[in-house]
Amino acid sequence: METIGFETHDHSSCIHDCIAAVDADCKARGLQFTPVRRRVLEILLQEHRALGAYEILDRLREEGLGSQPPVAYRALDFLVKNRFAHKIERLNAFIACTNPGDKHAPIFMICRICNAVAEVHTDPTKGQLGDAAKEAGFLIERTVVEAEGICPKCQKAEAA
Amino acid sequence: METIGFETHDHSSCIHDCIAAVDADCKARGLQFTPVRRRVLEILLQEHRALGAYEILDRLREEGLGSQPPVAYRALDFLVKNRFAHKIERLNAFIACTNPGDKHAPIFMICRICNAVAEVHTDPTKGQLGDAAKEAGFLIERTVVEAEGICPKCQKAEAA
DNA sequence: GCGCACATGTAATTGTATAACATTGCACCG
DNA sequence: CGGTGCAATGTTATACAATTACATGTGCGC
Repeated sequence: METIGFETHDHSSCIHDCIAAVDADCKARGLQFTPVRRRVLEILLQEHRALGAYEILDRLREEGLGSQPPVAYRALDFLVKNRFAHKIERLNAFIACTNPGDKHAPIFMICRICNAVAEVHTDPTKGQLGDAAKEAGFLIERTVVEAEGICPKCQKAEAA
Repeated sequence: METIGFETHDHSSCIHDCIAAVDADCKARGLQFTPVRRRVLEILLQEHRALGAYEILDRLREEGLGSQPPVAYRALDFLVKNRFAHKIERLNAFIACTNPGDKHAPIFMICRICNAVAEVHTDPTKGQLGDAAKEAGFLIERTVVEAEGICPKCQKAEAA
């Protein structure tokens, strides 16, 4: 279990590395990492926060990469389906995955003040959710786990 | 930890009991349990499934209780804020709480076939989410935990 | 070249949610 | 009684989110 989202880090390298990793993963799995899909992922990585589909669409439009909602949604669907990005249901927004391609059940911590989002990886079958499902005879296929609250940085800012 | 949603039960009494409990709770806490708010909760209890805001609004309209979106959203906000109902983020829909007024962090199991929703109560500070938050220094104020999959009933139906 | 699978372009529509402002009803106070 | 403040409602319009449907392009194997 490791947190990434609330700390500063070398951004340009993290973008570059991530794109490279996704590129390799797509090649390995026979997926097409097309310009629109690549650009959307780059936008998500650059912002490093949850973006609404229409925010992304606005950027694509500026760059002449497509202007209608389906363009953005199709790219996002691709990224989400292949675990290169995630949807934050609480915000109806999308964010780049911090560990692309890896099979994982992510959980998110969302700061309600600065909107930063931290992603943590866990085992979904363990814990209370897994226990409850087992008891109820429920077959889990997908999980959404999101915590809303205040990140360390904003806690300090509030105290001051 | 107890599951309620996937079993049959006496519905008319569960509706009545729940309304009575909420009524009492509102009185105790100085909240106004107005006709619209009461009716919305009744509708949610009757259906015993997750309803979209506009489904609820349609019913209200039929009954002359208001026809514009804010009417439904305001009532739902009241119910959710006071823990008499919950929002299922995954479905953009709302459902009556099975244990109104109780301070709890609900988790939901959503059947993708029949759309039944089961609510389970847990301790949010424990488990993997609590651990991750503690490690990151994140202050949790609210949690969204939703599992999507297949309920016991639909598993049997599929096997047949 | 033809057919196929996949990605894209585009228009229109449906669904979800909120902003903004006017109005009502009621409790409280002078 | 009249005024003030507050919470709830009524209403219009609009913003934001997502999908349907259909046309077009593009690369690839046969």
